[in-house]
Amino acid sequence: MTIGELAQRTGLTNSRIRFYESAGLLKTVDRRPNGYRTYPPEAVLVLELITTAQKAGFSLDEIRTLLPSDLGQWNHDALIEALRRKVADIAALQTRLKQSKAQLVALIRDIEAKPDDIDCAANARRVLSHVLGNEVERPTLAAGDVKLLGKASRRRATKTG
Amino acid sequence: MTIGELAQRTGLTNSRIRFYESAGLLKTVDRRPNGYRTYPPEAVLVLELITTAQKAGFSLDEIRTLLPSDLGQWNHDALIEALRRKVADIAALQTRLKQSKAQLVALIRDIEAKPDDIDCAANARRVLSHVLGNEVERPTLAAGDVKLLGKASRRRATKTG
DNA sequence: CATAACCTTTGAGTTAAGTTGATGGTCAAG
DNA sequence: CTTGACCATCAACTTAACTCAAAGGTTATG
Repeated sequence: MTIGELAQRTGLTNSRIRFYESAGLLKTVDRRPNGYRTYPPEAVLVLELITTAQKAGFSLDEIRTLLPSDLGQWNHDALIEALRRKVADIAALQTRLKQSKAQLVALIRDIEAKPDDIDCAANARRVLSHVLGNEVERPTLAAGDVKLLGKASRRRATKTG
Repeated sequence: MTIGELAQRTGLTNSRIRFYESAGLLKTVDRRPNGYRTYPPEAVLVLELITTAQKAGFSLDEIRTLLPSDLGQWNHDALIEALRRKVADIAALQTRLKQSKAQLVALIRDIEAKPDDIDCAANARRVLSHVLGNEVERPTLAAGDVKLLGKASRRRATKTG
């Protein structure tokens, strides 16, 4: 199978497949005399596994250490442990998200609960003191784990050309 | 207040404060005759607001559009709407995380439920067919939203120097 | 006046997971 | 023998939120 055929069967791009190879994720890549890459049928499975693992939250780095060279020869214990760790990671993130969401909901309520007898600026100060007041040890989203939120203002060129 | 003093009071670095200014997040920056930046006391509040919003999942881009030049003059409606959108974003992510976690847990169970009468390679094929079999329209973590997981093999130099 | 401790700007580096472009080889059809 | 569709490599670009280094000005102190 050429790289173009493999790309079509997996729905990936040629460049992505080459990138995975350069990242050490594809080991079963031979060359024809003319230099073209040629793949065995299992390459489709391997690529599907990779994308599935990515969707589950694994980085390419993690996938590389877990993927065996032979699809029938998994490192059973390492795999199970990695899966358990990933589940724990997700659970931790769920906890943080829950707290962040609760804080935001509370903030919305606080803003909307403006007493009738104060003006906007005074309400702003009141809310502000609540927001910045409880900056104690309340674990919110950890810096670096937050990249997933905020899809606002994604000005990605529509690329009609 | 000099930039160094502001940095100490907020716990940020000088470079980060300059970076926020260049990103359009700090508008109240004057200069002394020698060229040094000088800040009013409210700058502390503004920086605290920025870091708090970041922890809640807002990007600097979003924060910039929401932060008023005057801390008493918020765009009430835009703010409320942004907060609601962020809550919705978090909820959507929670849904995806829940499904991803459930899939991983199911996979762990599946691997461990190896029938006694088949060998490892056969079990691998069996599990593999389950993993890759249900690649239908089950919404897992969306590509791009997954960066938060996978803190494995973070080889960050300890930087003792 | 030398030194340290500040401050300034500018440009480049960091991470992850690729994409895009330049430049050129290979191959089948007409 | 030329056109078009493939394939190859390599370097550079992308995003976000910074950090770091280089090169130099300012200020207080001995």
